[in-house]
Amino acid sequence: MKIATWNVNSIRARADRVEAWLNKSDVDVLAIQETKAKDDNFPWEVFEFSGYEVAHFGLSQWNGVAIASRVGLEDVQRTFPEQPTFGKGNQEAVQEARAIAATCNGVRVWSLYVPNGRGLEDPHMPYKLTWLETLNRHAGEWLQEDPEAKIVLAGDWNVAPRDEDVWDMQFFLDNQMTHVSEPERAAFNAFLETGFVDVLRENNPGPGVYTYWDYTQLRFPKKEGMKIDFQLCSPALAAQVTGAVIDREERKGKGASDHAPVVIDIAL
DNA sequence: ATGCCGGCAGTATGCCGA
Repeated sequence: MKIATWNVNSIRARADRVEAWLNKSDVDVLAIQETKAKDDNFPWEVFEFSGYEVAHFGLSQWNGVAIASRVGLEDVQRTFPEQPTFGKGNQEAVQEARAIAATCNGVRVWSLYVPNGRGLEDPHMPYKLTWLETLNRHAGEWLQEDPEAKIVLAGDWNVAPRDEDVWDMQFFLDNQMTHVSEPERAAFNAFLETGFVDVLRENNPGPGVYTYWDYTQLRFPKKEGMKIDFQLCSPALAAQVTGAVIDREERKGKGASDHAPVVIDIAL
């Protein structure tokens, strides 16, 4: 069984590429982030024609997450319990479309789009940290309830957990950039302390192993990227994982997303 | 051994991304 996660940076702009990738990648489940669509302009036919069921959660042109599966799609859940809200200025705070779950062939799959943070002193940063802390608390409860649960927390984590996960740590420090700060890394590492396993790092260690490359500054051809997309697996699921790869071919060419798909193999 | 920012809303340009 293959499970993929991919921040597509607009499902409408990327519909042809997503369809082509589904048809060649042979994945059973695809967790998608940043669909940038509402249900009424989501390209359902892309998945139907390819033989996948799909569940989508999108509230506006921002965020948006989905799960496509050809091995069942049960108990779809939008948002996690107590998922923190965000509202800018006078706008009403809402639970954004950043988390959706479904059970696919016995695996509880979460497609997660962690808040960006925007800046070290931006109000979006405490939102990001609280969002991760709350998710981790509940994920820990899920493991307590069933230590044998097969759960994957897949998505765009917007955290580079180690210095080797960015092409030049000094550049990030000099520019006071997000994704590499201690609080962000602590919020990510807390999931590992809870018991989840970073199967991408285990199977695909760095340095120089990235999942995201900025569109600007020739970042991709210069191999200047970031490792920020992960699939964190519960212990029972991690024990069955036999591999994890980043499909950097998909980052090439005109019309690519700025993220590459991350695919894990499970002996199921 | 890849190519010099992209998508969306709404119709000019600001927001958002990381």
